[in-house]
Amino acid sequence: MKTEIIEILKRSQLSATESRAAILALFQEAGTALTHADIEKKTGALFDRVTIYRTLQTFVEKGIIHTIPTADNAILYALCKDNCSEGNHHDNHIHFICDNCSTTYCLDHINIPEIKLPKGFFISGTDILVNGICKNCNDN
Amino acid sequence: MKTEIIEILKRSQLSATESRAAILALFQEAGTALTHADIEKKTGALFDRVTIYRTLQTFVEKGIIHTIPTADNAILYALCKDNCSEGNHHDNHIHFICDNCSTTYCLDHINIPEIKLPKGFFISGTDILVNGICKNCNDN
DNA sequence: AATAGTTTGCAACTAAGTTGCAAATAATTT
DNA sequence: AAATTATTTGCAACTTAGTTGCAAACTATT
Ligand SMILES: [Zn+2]
Ligand SMILES: [Zn+2]
Ligand SMILES: [Zn+2]
Ligand SMILES: [Zn+2]
Repeated sequence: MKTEIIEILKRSQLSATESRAAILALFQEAGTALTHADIEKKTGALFDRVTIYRTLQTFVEKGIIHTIPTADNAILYALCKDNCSEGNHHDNHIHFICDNCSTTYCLDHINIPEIKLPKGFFISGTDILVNGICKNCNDN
Repeated sequence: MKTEIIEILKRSQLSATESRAAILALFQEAGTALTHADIEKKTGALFDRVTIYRTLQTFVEKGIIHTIPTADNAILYALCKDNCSEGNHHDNHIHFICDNCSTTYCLDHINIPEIKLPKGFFISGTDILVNGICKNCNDN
């Protein structure tokens, strides 16, 4: 278990267990968003699927990862890069999903455009999902 | 069965059946987005849930309704107002979900802002989900 | 009215997600 | 470092969501 990962877990008042460390490491290595199924595949029979569900839930609560809504209705999870904390997410960024390889990126450094609503509507948050071809798929 | 509804079904080369007419009428009355569960509740025991699944799927294919991705992962469906056709949707509009009443609106007349992506990424479509308080909930 | 084509409901199934609880593991105290 | 306490895990059982095959019912066509 890497010290860096133990640090992150401790900072969120979570005990450093094998499963949490392994799943957190997976996110760091991937650098992109993952589904529950992705994680189940990559960890093989190491952990029970219930443990994966509970770990993801805990990570979302603690502000370690955030969820991404998708058109095909599979929940995606990605590392929070801003300093999110317990019950206080501020991952206000655009998400990009590649039509070709399905990889999902958090575009942290792109500005969210301002959106004007009709009279009577008040805005509290915005989720922007962009589809297209990613950097990687374009290179080939 | 209203003639207007039969018209819409015929135009999409669908036979005018009780269930299709009733479900289409529901969408017209609601004016907002509905989930599979909403429809199941509103139609009571009139139709089998399998029929509802199949009807929604058919309507999406034929360009009568479109799906809306949501943060909490429930698939929402809403009437297409643009002239969508079989396999060719162009419902390029913002979706608004009320934090208070959960009603979901298609904001057809609001412009989609242009989004600039990092080098190497190419855009093919955009889904914008806005959360906040709706017109209706503000009036009270 | 008869026929051909399509849609529906049922039953059975697969997949996704949740819950309770005892055993195992991690953190804290002595 | 061992014992105690608190937290987490895995299993089994369950609920909910969605799919598939097929015979019966319905719609459209002749
Ligand atoms: Zn790609
Ligand atoms: Zn993100
Ligand atoms: Zn409202
Ligand atoms: Zn819409």
